Amino acid sequence: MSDPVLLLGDRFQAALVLAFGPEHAGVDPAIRPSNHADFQANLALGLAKTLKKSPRDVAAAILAKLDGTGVVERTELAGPGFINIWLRAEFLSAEVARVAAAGTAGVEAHPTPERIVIDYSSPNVAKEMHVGHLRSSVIGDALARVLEALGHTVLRQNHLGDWGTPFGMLIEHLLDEGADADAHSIRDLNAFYQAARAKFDASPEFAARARVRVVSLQSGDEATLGFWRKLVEASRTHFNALYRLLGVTLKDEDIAGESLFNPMLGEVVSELESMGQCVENEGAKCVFVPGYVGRDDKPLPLIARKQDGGYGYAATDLAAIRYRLQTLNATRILYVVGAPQTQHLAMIRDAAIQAGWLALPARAEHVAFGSVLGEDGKVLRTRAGATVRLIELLEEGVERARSIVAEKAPELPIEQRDAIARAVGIGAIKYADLSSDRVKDYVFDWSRMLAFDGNTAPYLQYAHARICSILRKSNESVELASIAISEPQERVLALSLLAFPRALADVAESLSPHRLCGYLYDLATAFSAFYEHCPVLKAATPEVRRSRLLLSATTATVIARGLELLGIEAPEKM
RNA sequence: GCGCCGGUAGCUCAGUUGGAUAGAGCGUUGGCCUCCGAAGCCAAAGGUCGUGGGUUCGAUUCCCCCCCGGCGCGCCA
Repeated sequence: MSDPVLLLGDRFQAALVLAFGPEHAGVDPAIRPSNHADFQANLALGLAKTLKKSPRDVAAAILAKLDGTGVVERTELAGPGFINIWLRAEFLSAEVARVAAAGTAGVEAHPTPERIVIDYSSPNVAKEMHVGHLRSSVIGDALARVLEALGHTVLRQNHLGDWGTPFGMLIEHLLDEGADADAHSIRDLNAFYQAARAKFDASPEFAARARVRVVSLQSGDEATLGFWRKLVEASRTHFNALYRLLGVTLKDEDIAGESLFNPMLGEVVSELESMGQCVENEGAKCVFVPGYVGRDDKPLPLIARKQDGGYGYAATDLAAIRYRLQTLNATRILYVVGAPQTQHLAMIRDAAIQAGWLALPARAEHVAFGSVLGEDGKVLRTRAGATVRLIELLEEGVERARSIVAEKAPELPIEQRDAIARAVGIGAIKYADLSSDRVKDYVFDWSRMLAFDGNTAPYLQYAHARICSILRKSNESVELASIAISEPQERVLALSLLAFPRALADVAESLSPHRLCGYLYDLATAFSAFYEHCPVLKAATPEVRRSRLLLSATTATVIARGLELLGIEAPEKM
């Protein structure tokens, strides 16, 4: 247990029970980092009323029973009833040394691991990925990495848009043109998609054929399926290249697109019908969930089966949630999907509860996120008004980073500069996306995300590279060194290092990667202050030098590990 | 009309789940390289936490009414 908050929590709970009886065993000791001390315990203020004593008396009684052996240097009763806590320097030293020796940055596996499905990225076949797919891919991947690091079993599900109406018009258009899908790069298919779309909107005759083609696709017509497979294959190559460049861990085996659920749709609908949960309404088969009304004040349905006999996304999503619960045995399902789909996903979740598929302790959560905006405050688009292609965005990021690296580190060989440019450029884009509260929109701004000041990837990468430089120069193995905390900057750094597991737990609970970003920024800032005030290589004694080297090495480990969990590289030079 | 999400320094954003004097970066002003990477550090100035109520020892945080902005609301996904 390297986290002082947990250890102090145990000690204070024990003291509380000794002071006021076992009925208080479950009370949150409310240990918080403090501006006035290392930590503060706020439990006395909340207990005062139920105990019918003044908060200060409660705090004093708890302090009288507190066993701080080996951990607490001193305590202080302050203000209306706050308990300020200072930790023993020896305790901090030993805990940091343990973190350093364990090589896991202090993170321990969760006592009750879960099977967590994460639905993320989900691009559309036969369309290029655009900036809209960035957030789902990057946020979902960070959550997958963090939850895995905490010991959970993560089942990545890339819910590809590889089925449905668009394929009718795409295949029909391909047949019209006599084109061979093999000959087209994905970029051509992108243009192809737009042409098909235009035709679909302009020609009722074409639209009718497209709808018929959808039906033959859904009914398994071999010729139709042949074209479909070519489209899927070409798209998958494109997606994989982007995932590799972007550093997203999705693999082919994580693909669980809409087509996977096609064979289940009829069965899902008839199961819902037999339970009386799906009823005929205006020619469609509908699931009604209480609490949802439309514009006209009438109950809002999920359309499980359309008037024309086809199935829409509601049917697919119902089949998917059932599959994830009953076949994948998920205990937790995370949908990393944009905020506009909040109502739809809530209806899917409630319908699954209503059908008895989803029951506690299993749960389904929408990890909603806002839009990427341009400088005009509107959804990011190119100057021509088109959606921004993700590949172009990433390449521009790498290019901008490349010129900065060429300026700052001209002495490095070109191959190494290229690798650094990728790490910095891609890292900056991902970090900008991850570091703000995901439910909010954010403005895409190159100069801010590539800055070396503030809460950015380059700042963290720089802090890491600078430590690596010190370690290279030290020419000394410090694995077994002991740590001595004497300067205030060393204490702040040690406390920050020990907070890493807490930061990860926080991300897992809030499903907000930006909490990890905030933590890493604090850590890097703490290291910078330490670096300025505490000479490492030129420390006064060999013992202090070794201690500070180990503190530095541990910081580098935690920063690199934290960035890795965000899906961002940490170069040793930059 | 109903619903969801936002509103914190000039700008861009945090705020550890109700705690003490609301914090960063940019920008502005002023300092720090004969010294481990200055892509860095230190400091100053800058706030009616959208408005008004409520809950209580205590509210940026929880509840309610408004104001402003974004998004969603039957066979697209």
